Amino acid sequence: MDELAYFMDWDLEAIVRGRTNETAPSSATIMENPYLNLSEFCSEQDEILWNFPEFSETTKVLDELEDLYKPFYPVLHPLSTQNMITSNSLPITKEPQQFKVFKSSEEITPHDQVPIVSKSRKSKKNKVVKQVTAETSICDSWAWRKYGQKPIKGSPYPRSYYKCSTSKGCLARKQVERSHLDPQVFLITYTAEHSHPHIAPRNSSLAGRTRKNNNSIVASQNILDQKSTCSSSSSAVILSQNTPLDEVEMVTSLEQSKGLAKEEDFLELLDEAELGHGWFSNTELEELIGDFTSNLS
DNA sequence: CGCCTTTGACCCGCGC
DNA sequence: GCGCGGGTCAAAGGCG
Repeated sequence: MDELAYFMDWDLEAIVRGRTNETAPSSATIMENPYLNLSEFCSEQDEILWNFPEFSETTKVLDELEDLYKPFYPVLHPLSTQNMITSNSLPITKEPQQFKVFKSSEEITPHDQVPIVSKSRKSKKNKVVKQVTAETSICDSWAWRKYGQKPIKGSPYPRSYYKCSTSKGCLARKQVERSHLDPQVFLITYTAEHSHPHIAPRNSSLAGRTRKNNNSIVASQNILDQKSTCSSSSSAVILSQNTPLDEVEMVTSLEQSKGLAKEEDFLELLDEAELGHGWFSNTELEELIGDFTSNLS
């Protein structure tokens, strides 16, 4: 069975690429055939809307994941759509609403917990682990190039390895694997940091890029341009699949803590994220969310 | 032509 | 020392 699933050519790459279209697969579709090649869904279109599921839908999934990853989680909030931990993590004292962000500045090693960092040679790099649902996707506004894929023991799904392709010397890495407990959940591990500034896609030329990177960039650009895409009329958060994960977390938090945020307000935050940083640190993210929510109240 | 994915081989750390 | 598992390399082929 495990072998069967692995040989079904399941394609994480499509998810990482983050291509979307208006006929993106629903949760039900994915569940009906969790091993299908997702690249078939993510065709070459620039449409960037995905309808996020109700957050409550992930509760069961995360409960199961909690069992699996309990040794690694100082705290796991079952209602969060994404949970993020970092190596040597420590829970922050002020929790930003519905998701957990852990700082990496201090080490915590409870007697009954295993630190996420192993003793392997690669473990010295900082790691950031996130779990996301298929709908929220695992893409970000960086350009990644897949350089490997390995079957993982105990999991029917392979793990894919990605490098930052923006800069040749950039050591940033990204690993993506699918949870064997629930195919809708993806575990993403970021390793090392980008050695170059994030290039905002807004005005960047697409020349020289392949179709795959083009889509990533175009979609990211659309995040900033399609202000109307941030629906405020439903409980589901609508974002680009290419929205950086930190932005997704930000919106998730805002949605859950303040109801539906004014779209122009958090679009400003998206602009900041895209142009000012490209990648929020946990602290920055926390501060932004705090500032924004306090402004709303 | 340049960049991508795929995939087998290789390297390295760890446990026995 | 050996085998296993995870991570990386690099050649081959595909695509626009």
